[in-house]
Order: sequence, then structure tokens, then C-alpha cells
Amino acid sequence: MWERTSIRFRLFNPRSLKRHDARRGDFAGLLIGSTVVSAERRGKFMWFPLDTGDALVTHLGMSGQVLLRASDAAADRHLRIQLHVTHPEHGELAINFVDQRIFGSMAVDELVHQSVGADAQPRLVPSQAAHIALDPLDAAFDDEAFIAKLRSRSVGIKRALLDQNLISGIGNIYADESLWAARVHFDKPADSLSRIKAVELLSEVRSVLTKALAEGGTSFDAQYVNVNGASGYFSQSLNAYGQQGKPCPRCGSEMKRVTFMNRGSHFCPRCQRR
DNA sequence: CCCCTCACCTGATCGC
DNA sequence: TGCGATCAGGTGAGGG
Repeated sequence: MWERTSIRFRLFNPRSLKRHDARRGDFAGLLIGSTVVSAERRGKFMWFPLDTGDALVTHLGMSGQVLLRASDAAADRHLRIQLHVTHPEHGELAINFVDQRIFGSMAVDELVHQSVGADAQPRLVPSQAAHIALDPLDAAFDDEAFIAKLRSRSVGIKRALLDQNLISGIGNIYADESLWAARVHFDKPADSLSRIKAVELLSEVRSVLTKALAEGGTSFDAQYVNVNGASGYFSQSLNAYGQQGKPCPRCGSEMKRVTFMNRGSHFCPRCQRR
């Protein structure tokens, strides 16, 4: 983790600041000269609390990355924002915000107090991320509250899993993997799940996320890499996502892909019945 | 409030 | 080789 860091800044694409509220002040003006004191994340939001009381916020969108580079390294493809920082031990470094599709962005946002989870410990989160629920690997995640809310929704279970107000950290890949593992059809109404099944599904969500983290995430190509540019290996372990046409690893039936919520849903028509 | 659709973008790939 | 359709790890605004 970084210690104290000062910031300089270059903007290559103004759309990459769409989450910044300029009424509070200019992005660069709020940032330059400040010191980063820590790093936090929730879902696709990642933020760096500053000594000013604000935070440098990043939303990764579909294709965003924050890459750590030598200060004189060649520009990355799709570089949108570059921060030059001085690290107390490592000297001059570049932090490159790279985002092919520009669905992500950076911002400087105020930190607000939020009381969440089973421990009711107030936390400081950026105002624009305050509606994002804890992820199920957070020690304070409230299983009972989640299961109750999940089972009160009439939407298909996959919609609910992707709803970051209910639970964070689950995107299209991990939703399909978790539903396959729990043998639940993606469009089964959430309020039709038994309590036992909901508990099992949450447990499968946790094991999918834990395994994916251990393997460094899911990298289909060189675009999806960690802060140091390394690929993850979870794509080797996928049972459902992208497996259409192949046999189900559990029962051997042919895996299907259908369009749902403008994205692909992958499932076994035999193991996962509506 | 809950639910649904669609806009927001660039780039890779596949079929003709 | 070109061209159109489709697909890609996510929100979030706006309508019913």
C-alpha cells in the first residue's frame, strides 16, 4: 500500500471525468498537491482517501484499469488520465487510468459517513458510491438481511445478483458461475427461492469469488490484467460462462447461451430449471 | 419504491 | 479486403 503521495495530473479525454461534479471544484485543482493516505474499494468503485477529506474515486466501468507504471514509461493504449505521484520510498511513479470503452471514469468526491453491515460500524465512502452494498467477502456483510431482501424481490434471480444495491462484487461472469454452481435458473423469480436455496446460492457466490480472487481474476485477453499487468487464470475454471455448446461439467447436457438484460446468460438447461 | 429498457463507447471477430 | 452484425467483466437515467 502507498504511504504519502503527492499528485500531478494529465487529462487525455474529458469524458473520463464524467463522474466528477465540477460544482465542488475543478478535478485537477482538488487533486494537485494533495496526499493519498490509503486505498479502498467496493464493487467496481475504487477510491483513494486524500488528506483534504475528499477521495480520488475511480469507477472501472466495463473496461477500466488503473495501472502502475514507471514515470517515463511509454503511454498505454487507451490512456485517458495520467497521475504523476511521488512515493516516499519508490520515488516518481505514473498511475495510468486506461479505459477502452470510456464507461468508467475518475472523480474527486467527498467522503460521507455510512452505517452498513452487521457490525454497524460507520465507514467513510465517496458520496457517489454510498448506494453500493458490501460485497459478500466483507466480514460485516449481513447474510440474514441480504437473504431477506433477495427473497422479497419479484425480479429474476440474476437481476437481483447484479443489483449492486443488494450485493456488490458480482458481474455477469460470476453471476452465471454462481447460478450454475447452485443449480438455479437465471430467470427464476428471486421471491420463489426457498430459504435453503438462497443460503446455498450465497455460499456458492462466496466460493466462486474466493476462487476467482485466488486465481487473479478472469482474463480473456491481454486487456484484463492487474495493476502490474499480470493476467488472471480463472477463465480456466469457468463452468458456465462462455461454455455454450460444450457439455455441462456436472451432467453432460449441452450448455446454452441466451440473451438476458442485453447480455449473455449461460446455463445448463437440465441442471438449472426455471 | 419497484421494475424494465436503453443509452453510453470502442474495438475484435465472424459470416457473407 | 470490406462491410455489417454482434459481442464484450456495468451502470444509471427515465419511463411505466
